[in-house]
Amino acid sequence: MRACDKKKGFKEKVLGVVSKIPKGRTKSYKKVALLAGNPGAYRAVGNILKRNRDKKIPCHRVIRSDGTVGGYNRGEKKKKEILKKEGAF
DNA sequence: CGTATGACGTGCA
DNA sequence: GTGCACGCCATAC
Repeated sequence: MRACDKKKGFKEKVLGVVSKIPKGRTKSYKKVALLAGNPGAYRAVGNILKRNRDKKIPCHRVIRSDGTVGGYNRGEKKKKEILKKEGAF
């Protein structure tokens, strides 16, 4: 069944997963990649988010497994502030 | 098509 | 505890 294909494209999958992140909750790139179906593509996750940085995608809720905010198009500081504001921190 | 990049993750000094 | 280097995958140009 190609129609039922889950191969929506890793990119779309990642964006979908990230957009599903509840408010006040953060997820690690690895977790996102895992939910996206490619636990070893966490590297591409960051790339996709950066190349897509969709306004409907709370990419600021995606942080590293170390607990560091990682990076953000608007500035890591801003990202951290948003997380703090949402209570994720 | 092939190359270069990247917002990671882990290990080691 | 901190910093550096390598490895991994997918995307974009």
